[in-house]
Amino acid sequence: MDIENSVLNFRVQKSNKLINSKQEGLTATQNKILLIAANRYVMAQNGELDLPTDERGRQYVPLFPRDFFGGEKVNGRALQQIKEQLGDLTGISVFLRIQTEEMEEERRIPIASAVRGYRDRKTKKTVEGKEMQVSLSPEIVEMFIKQWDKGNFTQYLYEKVRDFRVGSAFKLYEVLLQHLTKNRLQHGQVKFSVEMLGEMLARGSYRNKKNGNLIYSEFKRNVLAKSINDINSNDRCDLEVTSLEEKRLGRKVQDVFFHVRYKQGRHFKADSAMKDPEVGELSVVTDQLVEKWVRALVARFKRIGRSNWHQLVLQLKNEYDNDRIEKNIDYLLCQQQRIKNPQGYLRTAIKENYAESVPQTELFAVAPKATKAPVYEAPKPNLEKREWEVHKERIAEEFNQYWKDLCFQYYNQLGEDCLDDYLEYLQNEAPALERKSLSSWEMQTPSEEAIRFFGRYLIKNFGTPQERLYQVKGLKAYAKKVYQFDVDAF
DNA sequence: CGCCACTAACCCATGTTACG
DNA sequence: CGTAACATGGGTTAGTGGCG
Repeated sequence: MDIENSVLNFRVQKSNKLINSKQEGLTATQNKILLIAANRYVMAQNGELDLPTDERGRQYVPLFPRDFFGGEKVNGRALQQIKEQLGDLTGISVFLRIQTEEMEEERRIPIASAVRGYRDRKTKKTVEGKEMQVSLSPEIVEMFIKQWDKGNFTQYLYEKVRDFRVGSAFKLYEVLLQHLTKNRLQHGQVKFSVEMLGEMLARGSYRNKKNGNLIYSEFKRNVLAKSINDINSNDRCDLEVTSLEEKRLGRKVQDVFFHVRYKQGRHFKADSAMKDPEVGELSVVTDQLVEKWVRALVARFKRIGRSNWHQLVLQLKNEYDNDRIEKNIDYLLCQQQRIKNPQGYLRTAIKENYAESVPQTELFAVAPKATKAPVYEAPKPNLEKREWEVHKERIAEEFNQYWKDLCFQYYNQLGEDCLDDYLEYLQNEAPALERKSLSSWEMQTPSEEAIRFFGRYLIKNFGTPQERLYQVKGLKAYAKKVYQFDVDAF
């Protein structure tokens, strides 16, 4: 059977409802779906494929992402033919009817849907022993096509996601998989900013019309909760979201942490590597003290930049003794110039043992001065709000660096105690910034007690996202003091 | 084929709460 | 104490399968 020779007769059923003005003909995606459905049906007629049947014995053509994995190409001529035949019959309920020369009767084939069971109308519960209805909207299929075209589609098996009911579950599963391999923070923990997540899953919906902000509560209720429920309740899906953690900035939910694990007998790569020395280059970390030492070093590395320091430390630990590593880390941290590749630098530094030639007392002597005057050229006084807007981000960045330098300075003065505080903070996952303490901060030289307090405090809060600093009054005070920006007066 | 009941996705109004 | 953000109930629209 040849699809190009009009053997198939497509017809679209119009609903009895009025055609909505939004419907402007079938999209390319819908045509693609039709074509693929037709192709699969032809294959079934040729005996190359078994079509599933519903409870009443009717055959149907299920369309799922696998249809696109298979690489069935869209024939342009056939596509055009379908378009012409469909015309403007873009009814609300679209069914595919296929009439072949061999067939006397028409068959109704739901598009992109499959019947797996039903819900009892009266009780509104799933009938025991039968699965729920499943559908796949064109929009979802379109997403898969786009991902596929980009070539960055995660190569998970169709079998794992075929029973998802909610469209956003596909997306969430996809982004979770992608970020598990790329941007994982800890084992099984994936972090997104709410804004980013909203863009990925809701595409500009659930927005406050006044300010365009994502309405998180609705987003959570309609998208996140349903998607997570979908992912968790489907046995075929091997991933499980064990908890959803909200990180707030004030009242606003700024970031979302997904705690994720595989359901049965599977581990993330890092987990298996930690348990099995033969996997990868990592060694086994069994001793709690060693683990703490590693975490402490990783915590110190965070001031250099984001990278996979944990892995580096584990590797270095195998090759060199702790003292040598620590001294060279100190040496690295005390470098004035900006090091482009801190990891590479550190490797070489430890290998060549740069720190050996430097006396211990001088290791911290070259530490950057926290109160060093900003390099940034100060604008003139009596500035307008517009100029503040222009310079705000840069000043915030500089301000952020200022805090980091302070942290560093206090760390040098206070030593390991601060680090313990910081580690404790990391472990307890302290909530949002304590605004009161920061807002009461003034640009004054603190007393020794204050230094001690602030050292702990700063280090405790070290590593918080930069966005938070935009919110605190410390930035305003800093801007006012250094650049004569009286932000409050604007 | 027409009607019904249901659902996903989205949207709106109102109430609640924490922050500044 | 005003406001912004969250929480919640409920409605709309397009799309879905069941049924006769």
